[in-house]
Amino acid sequence: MSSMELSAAPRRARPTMRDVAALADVSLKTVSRVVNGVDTVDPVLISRVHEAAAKLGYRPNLTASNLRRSDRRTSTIGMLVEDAANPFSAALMRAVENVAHDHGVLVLFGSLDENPTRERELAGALIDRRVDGLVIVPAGRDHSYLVSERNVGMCLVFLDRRPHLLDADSVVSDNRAGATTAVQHLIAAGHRRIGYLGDRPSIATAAERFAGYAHALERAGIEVDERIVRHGISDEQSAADSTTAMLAAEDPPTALFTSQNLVTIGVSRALLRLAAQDVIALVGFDDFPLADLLRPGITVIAQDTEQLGRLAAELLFRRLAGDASPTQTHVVPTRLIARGSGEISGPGVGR
Amino acid sequence: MSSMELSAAPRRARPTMRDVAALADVSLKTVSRVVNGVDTVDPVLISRVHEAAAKLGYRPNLTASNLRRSDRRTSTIGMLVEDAANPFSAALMRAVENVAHDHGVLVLFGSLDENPTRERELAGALIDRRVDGLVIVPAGRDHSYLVSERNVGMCLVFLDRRPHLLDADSVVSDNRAGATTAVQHLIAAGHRRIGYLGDRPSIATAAERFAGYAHALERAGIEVDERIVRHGISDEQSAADSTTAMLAAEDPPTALFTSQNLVTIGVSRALLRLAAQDVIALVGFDDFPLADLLRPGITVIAQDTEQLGRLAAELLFRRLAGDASPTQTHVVPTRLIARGSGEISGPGVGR
DNA sequence: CGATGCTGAGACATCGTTGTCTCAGCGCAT
DNA sequence: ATGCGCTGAGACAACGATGTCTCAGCATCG
Repeated sequence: MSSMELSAAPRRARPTMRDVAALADVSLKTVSRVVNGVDTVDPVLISRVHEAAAKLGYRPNLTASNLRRSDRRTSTIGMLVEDAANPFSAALMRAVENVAHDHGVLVLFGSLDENPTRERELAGALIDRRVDGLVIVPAGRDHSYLVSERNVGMCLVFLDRRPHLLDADSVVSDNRAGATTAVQHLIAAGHRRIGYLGDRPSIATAAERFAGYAHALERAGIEVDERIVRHGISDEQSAADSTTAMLAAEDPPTALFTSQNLVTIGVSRALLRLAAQDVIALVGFDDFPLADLLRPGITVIAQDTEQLGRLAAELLFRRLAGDASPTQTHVVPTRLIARGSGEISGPGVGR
Repeated sequence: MSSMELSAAPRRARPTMRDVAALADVSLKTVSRVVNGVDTVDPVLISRVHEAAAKLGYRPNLTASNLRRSDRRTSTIGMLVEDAANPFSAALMRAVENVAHDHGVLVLFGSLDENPTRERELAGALIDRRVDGLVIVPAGRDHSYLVSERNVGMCLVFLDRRPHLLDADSVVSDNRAGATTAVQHLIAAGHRRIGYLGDRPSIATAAERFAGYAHALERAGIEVDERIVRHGISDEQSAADSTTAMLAAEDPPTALFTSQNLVTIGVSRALLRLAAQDVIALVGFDDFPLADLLRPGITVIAQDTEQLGRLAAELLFRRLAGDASPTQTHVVPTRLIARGSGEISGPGVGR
């Protein structure tokens, strides 16, 4: 009546080891020993403690134990991805979670939306919660803000994109080689005017994939024509719009290479709308669900997300276990999956 | 030499407030005040503290502060989903993350894979880390294990599926009505033999969707025929196999209703393989990316994942802010999206 | 039989931080 | 000049748990 009481029920406080000790009539330390499975405790006391804990609904406080414990581990790691709702990010998260789960570790996550400021903020938020380690799919290109963390022992693994201005482990796809394979595949089908649609080149993976595109053209003696190259495409809508515009312009491409799954989907959508899906060849970087169910099926350069995530997590846990060998970079190969869209013949073939 | 040294560099320990205080030549408490933005501190001392903190690379330890603080908040919530890699779960996670981010809160996640044991274990693991609250897409049908947690003030919101044997908030889709709408849509197109493929009925949402299916049939005077009903389907492969078998059997259905996105995709795959995609009508529960790009497009009952996740998170944060009103259940309506597959006419229509 | 060793359990300090209390030092009114 | 109130900063204890130390109690052995 006098003060605002938030809950009607006289909400009990959460029981602590002290409460368990009092109920079991043993010392605090004995409860600690029982909870931690130390085997030098009288079986009679063990069962008294277990009974008391069960009766009170006692749950240990890991944050408190972490504070005092010598290993100073929270059994929690952090993971920063581009967007948890994106299938590529989601697959990486699940792969990392699986490895973490095997180690009894939970994963804190955050989505960066390609925002370097958000990367710094969320990395800081994770560090403040004293995660044991960090798996980062970075948004920015300056990771020097993590140097002091590395120096005090924070384990860091970069995933999908390499670190910049920081020496740290990383696990990445072979973006350049994958893109080269994709474009060579189109050239082999008889294409010589191959358009490119991709993200801003400030995103390292996009830059590498464009480099692979340019490299394949160069090896075939084809010059890169800026009129059929579009950077800065990162969503379906802009991909679809650019496709429509590019195909309507003079001297349009007969084939397209896209640097990322959302872009590939946007391009597919535009080709369908233009009824050009059986005329314009398409190879996309990143596999995506249902790519095989479209007509034609979409030919892609698949990244092994399961392996990328698993390798990153395994590397992190090796570091946590004390592996102090020099910084490593794992490069995971990509794989071309031919489904139809990339096998549409170029002009002059089969005529 | 005598002992195994894990790192060559003389790894410094992480600086604490004590170190900052020593360097700034102020008391520990003053550093605490500065870090927490208490405004009764001499500006000169404030800048001395900030300089010292920056020089040492000091980061506050939220787990320690949480221990001592009176509000006892970790600024972390837990979220348990079916599978972080599943697009439905991933969309929910992102929606919850967005709301949490606005509150300066991070999200710990775990995938349950429909395993009730894993649900209990991971819920316990989250509680041991003293998350402020929990958003659960449950796998099990007995949540009494959370009663004692509720009693000590843990905020719980169930998402997509209601709690059982526990009084707690929930946010769910209107599964029964959505399924009824789907089946009525097929009946309106002239179908009377409509098959059902869905998850085990022990999963509440699957049971509700089957109930909606049965309800729509009943209202149209059609009896449920167990020969064209398959429960226990939860992956693409079994969905595809069941479809093939069901259509090969005597008196096959002319239309199918599927209870979940993976099942819908599996059925689509089978229909394409049988070249029956323009003959057998299909409406699926759950929207999924690219459903509009298939030919025909897949007609679905779309759940508003963004709203489901957002409402759950907002409810959780209202509870955390002190809202002690009675337990709430939000029912989010579903929406039929006609794309072609659900509009294929039944026998006798248009002849 | 007393000294010794060992086992198991409690006392105590501590992890990094914040809530509470105290008090020095100042300005101001009397 | 003295006492008062006020402001700002430090001392101290505490959050929930664990590492270390100590020691009671018992068995063993010379």
